[in-house]
Amino acid sequence: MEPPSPENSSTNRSQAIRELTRGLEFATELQNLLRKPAGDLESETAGELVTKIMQSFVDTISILNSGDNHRNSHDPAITRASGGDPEENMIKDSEGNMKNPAGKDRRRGYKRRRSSVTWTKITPSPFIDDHGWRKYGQKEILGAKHPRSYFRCTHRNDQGCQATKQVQKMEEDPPNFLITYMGLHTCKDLSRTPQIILDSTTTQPFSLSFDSNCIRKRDPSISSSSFLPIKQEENEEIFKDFTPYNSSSSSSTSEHLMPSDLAMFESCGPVTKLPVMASDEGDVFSRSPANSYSLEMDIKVDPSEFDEIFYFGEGGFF
DNA sequence: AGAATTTGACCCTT
DNA sequence: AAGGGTCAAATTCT
Repeated sequence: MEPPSPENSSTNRSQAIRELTRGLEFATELQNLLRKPAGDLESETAGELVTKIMQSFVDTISILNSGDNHRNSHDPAITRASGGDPEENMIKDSEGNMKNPAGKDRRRGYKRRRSSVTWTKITPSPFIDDHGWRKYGQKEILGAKHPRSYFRCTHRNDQGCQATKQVQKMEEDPPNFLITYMGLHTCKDLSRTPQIILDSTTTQPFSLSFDSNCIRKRDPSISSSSFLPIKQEENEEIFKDFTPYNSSSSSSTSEHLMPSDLAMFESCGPVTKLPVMASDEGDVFSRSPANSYSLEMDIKVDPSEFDEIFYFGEGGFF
């Protein structure tokens, strides 16, 4: 056996991700085929199996990518700001002065993740989805009229969930928001009331979404509920132009609240394309546009009730 | 008091 | 170097 060189390891990993992604696509196609005989219990069982397969793929991809992040953490070039002599963590400004604000050791372990999976959607109601989010930043974006808000999963600390999302207000009237989800939820929100969607057969016997979150959500051991309390931090802040602390005096958000069944689609909408996988190599999933073809699904959603648009891929909107 | 948000600085990517 | 994403202290809310 050859000792795996870093390059080989990286290549193998890329290939693994590529193959897994293909497998996910195939499983998805199969799932679509299995859906055709509606009401067939056997096919539903098979469908559940396919869902599990897909979940397995998604998890593996996620693991591979997170593993890469972990590996990066050992890269001296990346971790130069962590550990070691505190003096080394200081940065010299243009005048050669040490910068280390208030003597505080910030940016320990700073790393910008290249999320493994990203997808975007446009929605007038950017609140409610199947996870709790905590805002961790806001930034003015060049050319954008409104600041962009950054959210991460509330289970980042306790479960290490790396999912994040960005919310960018695009239009004022009518209000439209571009939401970019990045990374897969690895958390299991136990605080959520487990609910079984008894009437799911009337619409979707099983998940058709390529959204990994949705796939996970179909796991009955976790929860398929979208009825969790809407985090105030998010829903109100969106409609307050990202100023949640002033929200208590207003009731304007309530008129935008969606019914919980639509909330399902808020987090698990009519996905029409595979999420574009990205890696830190950047080219892993860009091999061929034909491979990211749309695997259309016959989502039974009344268009009049659903006015959100999903885009998959990175930075493909602007 | 604990949790969530704000905000400016830091640092990565292009 | 600019723009954008993340960190973390300070601030605010519950």
